[in-house]
Amino acid sequence: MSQTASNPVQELLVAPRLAALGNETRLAIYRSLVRAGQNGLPVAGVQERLQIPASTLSHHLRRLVEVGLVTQEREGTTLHCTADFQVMSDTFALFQRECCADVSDPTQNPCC
Amino acid sequence: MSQTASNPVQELLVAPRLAALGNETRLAIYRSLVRAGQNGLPVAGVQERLQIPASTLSHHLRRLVEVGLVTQEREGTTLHCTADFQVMSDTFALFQRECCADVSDPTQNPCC
DNA sequence: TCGATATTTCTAGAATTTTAGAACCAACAG
DNA sequence: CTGTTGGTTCTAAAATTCTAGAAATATCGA
Repeated sequence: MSQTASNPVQELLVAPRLAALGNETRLAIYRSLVRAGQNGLPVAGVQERLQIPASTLSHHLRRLVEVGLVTQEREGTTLHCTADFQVMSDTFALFQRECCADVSDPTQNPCC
Repeated sequence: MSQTASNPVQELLVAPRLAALGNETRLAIYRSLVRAGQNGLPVAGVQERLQIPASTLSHHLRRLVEVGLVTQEREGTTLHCTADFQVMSDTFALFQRECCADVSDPTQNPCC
């Protein structure tokens, strides 16, 4: 069940989520999962595409899962990874929401 | 002049920008600027709000400026900082664009 | 049970980041 | 020119992150 963007738990996760995607390797991992869509990819599929050592990949995947950007589901021996795109959209929406929040004169904020 | 989101220069900056906002302190700085709207804030204004030592603040601001998330303009002795909200929107748009890009069967990508 | 495949955990070195005091510089008012 | 205000650069210590080999674990087929 996905929480709403105004949920304090989500607020708490904004920086960790951005940090998770702020690493080139993890960004590449996340992107390959985003590109793969709802079906996602098994860990081995990501490894094949990106040629990352298994332990490094596992480490990065864990961070993505920890912050909720990726979900994993075991199917027998293979672990299926899927990017939760909604989570990222919600995170971005937090910024949108508070744009110009401190501007008293509404004629002074043409951006939002 | 802002570049389009498909510009390779922008692509190159995605991870650094997300990383820049992935730090709690920098995220707080950026947010206070976003809230301040087009007018932005002088460095001292940010410091007053967030109570960060000047050298630490200066260091973080530089990183935000380096990746294009914040612009600075000197007005006499004070340095005015403004969040470039468009840059962040463009960065986020890059994700949106490539969602499900690798999915061949269009019935398999209900997310985009 | 044995072996193969898929993935994680342990470990540790290298690199980077974060933090902030202290010294420094630049612009301006007097 | 002198002092003050606004900000940066220098420096360095502490913390964190990144990377990947090696060993370990788990599932399944034969």
